[in-house]
Amino acid sequence: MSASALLPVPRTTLTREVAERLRQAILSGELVAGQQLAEATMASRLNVSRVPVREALVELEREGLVVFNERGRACVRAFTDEDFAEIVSLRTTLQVMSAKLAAVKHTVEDLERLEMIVKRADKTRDPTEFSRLDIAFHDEIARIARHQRLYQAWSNLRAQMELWIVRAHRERERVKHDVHAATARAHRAMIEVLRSRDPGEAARLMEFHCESMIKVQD
Amino acid sequence: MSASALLPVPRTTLTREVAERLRQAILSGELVAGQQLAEATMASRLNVSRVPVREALVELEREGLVVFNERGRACVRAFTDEDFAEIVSLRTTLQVMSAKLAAVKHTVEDLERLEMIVKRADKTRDPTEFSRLDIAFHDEIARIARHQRLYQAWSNLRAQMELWIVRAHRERERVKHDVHAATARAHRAMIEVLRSRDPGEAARLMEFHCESMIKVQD
DNA sequence: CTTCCGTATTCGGTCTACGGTATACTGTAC
DNA sequence: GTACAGTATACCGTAGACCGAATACGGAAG
Repeated sequence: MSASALLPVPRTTLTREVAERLRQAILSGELVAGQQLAEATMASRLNVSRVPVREALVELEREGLVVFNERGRACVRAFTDEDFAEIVSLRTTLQVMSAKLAAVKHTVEDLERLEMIVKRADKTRDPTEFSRLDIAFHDEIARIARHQRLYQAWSNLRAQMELWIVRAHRERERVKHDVHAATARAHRAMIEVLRSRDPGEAARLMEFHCESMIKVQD
Repeated sequence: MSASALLPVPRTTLTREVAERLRQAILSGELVAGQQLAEATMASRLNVSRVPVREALVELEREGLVVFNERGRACVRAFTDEDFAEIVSLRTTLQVMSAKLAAVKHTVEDLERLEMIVKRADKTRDPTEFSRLDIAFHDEIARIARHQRLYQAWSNLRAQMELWIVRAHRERERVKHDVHAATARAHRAMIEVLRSRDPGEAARLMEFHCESMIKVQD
């Protein structure tokens, strides 16, 4: 207890805090699609002024969870099937590029982190936790690529990916075990391909993996 | 004249207006790399309050023209060679994906717009104008792909692309004619490939075109 | 009963003000 | 002369209020 008393004070801003809460509220379904997010209402509910709420909404718009209508009012984005098709197709492109770069740039520590994620995914029985680790695996690949702008583009998609995966899990509870096993296999194979430092093969495998996720949706 | 009198009144916000002015100032070099952009200073110079300036700076950060340091102060981004390598490599990936989609989804009007851009590029002798039309061509391809998230990812790169092209032109004035001719040829070829609706060939040509731009830089 | 007009409410865009923090400069002491 | 401390300044984060615009609701007139 006393050891952690003198750690650096976590410095954050109200804007980030509000964004995080709204993000969680949207991902958890507490805020439903189409719901209006009036600045003043959110501000009073969160006990902050309108400015942090306003800035958080802009951030969430960038992440694709919120849309502003023509008169500047924010509402929770309603996703169509076309939206999810866009999300997974762009995800595939960005992850293929990430895999190519990661195959060349990865270090031993990077692979260890990936294996840690896969191991944790093996242990869990909670589908939400598994989804989170699935995202974390691909996030780590994007990070290993060490390409700031690529990572930013991926970051802007990540929250929407989470929403897609959550929805996918809800829609087909019964097949989730097969999907989990297949995902785990693909991730292990990915690590091995990265270890061999073959960008072409890494790209092929990543594309196959991402595409196979689309087929599951049907 | 009278025909345009009853067009919709252009509605904008101070935030957009400030963002546009700052963007132009950065692209034109009026604001130099590394320069601090103090909110209060910019606000008084532009005769607005700090809030629109602040929101505009956030927008420019998303576009990559501005960075916030650890204490939240904004300055004009200083680009390294690695930055430009990132920009062109991500550009290539996004444009290849765009070309694939555009090959399938384009309409006659889309191709007409592309040809219009190429024709205007032929006419101009102004290198800055040519660069702008070069960007406009690729912007149009990204638009034709009709993929919102892909277009947004490209949009976040566009301003940085402009900066790269401007710098490239300044650095090698003498070769610009060859580059212009090669670009014009590549763009015409691109239109023809799109017309044949062959996504694979469109992707190959786009990748070759984007990669060849990198070689020019050396 | 329907339609139109006016008013009231709501909401976003903007401005001003205040508090906290970091940095820089200056003065004093060693 | 140098180093440290204290003060001043500048800027960010945040709050609260004002204003204009849009919409919704109600009343009156046809």
